[in-house]
Amino acid sequence: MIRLNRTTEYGLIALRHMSQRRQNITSAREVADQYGLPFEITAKTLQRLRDCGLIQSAQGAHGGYMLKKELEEVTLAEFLQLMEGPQAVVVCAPPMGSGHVGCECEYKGKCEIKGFMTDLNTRVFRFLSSIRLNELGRLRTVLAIGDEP
Amino acid sequence: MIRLNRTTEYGLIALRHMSQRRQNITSAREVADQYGLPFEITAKTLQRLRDCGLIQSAQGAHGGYMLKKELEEVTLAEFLQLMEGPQAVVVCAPPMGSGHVGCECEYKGKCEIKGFMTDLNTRVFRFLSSIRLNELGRLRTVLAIGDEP
DNA sequence: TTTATATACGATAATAGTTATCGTATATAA
DNA sequence: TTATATACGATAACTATTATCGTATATAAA
Repeated sequence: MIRLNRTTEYGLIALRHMSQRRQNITSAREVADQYGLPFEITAKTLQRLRDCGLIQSAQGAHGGYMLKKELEEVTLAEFLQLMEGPQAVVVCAPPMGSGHVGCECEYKGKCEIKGFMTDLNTRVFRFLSSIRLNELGRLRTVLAIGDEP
Repeated sequence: MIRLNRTTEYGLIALRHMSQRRQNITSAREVADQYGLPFEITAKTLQRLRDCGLIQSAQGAHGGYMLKKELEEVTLAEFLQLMEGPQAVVVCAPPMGSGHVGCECEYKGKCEIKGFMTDLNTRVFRFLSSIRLNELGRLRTVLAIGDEP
């Protein structure tokens, strides 16, 4: 159930990499080499990040990618939706954050489960919205209520 | 990323159905008919729930399934792991709740992202552990801290 | 102008995972 | 004996993800 896809995961790695070398431009080759990722997929991932407006690209010989948005402006929920499209925990609930409250329930009759499904969806969305990308690499210091000391 | 699989979703529906008619035995046919689910898959789902120890079965003409565990004893995290196997948010983190703290990181060199990945994994696991199956259908009344009134 | 390096991107192949179907066996109440 | 129900392996169908390939375009530097 709970699993980032490869592109999302590589995207996180790339974003963090870039956040640590502000000013400097990064290339797909550099990211791929540094973390041992397949070049082709890393390149696609960076293009995807660019399409999402998270980074900007420069073509040509000394081209590459640079961060465009502050990572603290982006929540994990937003990031996932950008990278993987609208997310819904269950078939019978509308995608997280879509604003739809109505249930597109395909189940017959009065499916009392839908209240649970919709709320679960909402809770997951809020949870993911509570995490910002700038927490990458320093999350231990900002663990939320409920974590042991 | 965040999506229950069909069996898990049907399993939740079936469990809730059964929790509402304690004492009474339920059949795969009954659940399938009531919610408009395909019979074959509903049957497999109930067998799966039985394998997980959540319900018990009785074969024969007046056979069927009955709840075995109190739903409030089961967290969503446990349920997901029973139904879908060990869960990990990312490739480079050990499955949630596995007790492993070490990172099975496949990425080259010092992948500083792994701290984030492992913590994200932990946070997701704790989030899912905070929800119990008995909240099915009455979740609105128990929404956690952070939700609007 | 040429060369090397880099992104851009569509097409598609390969793989994996999920979901659905089928056939047959077994148990039991009536 | 019959009707009803679970048990379950095998596998087909479908979907989504992941990987690969080929070609185009942009640009700095020689």
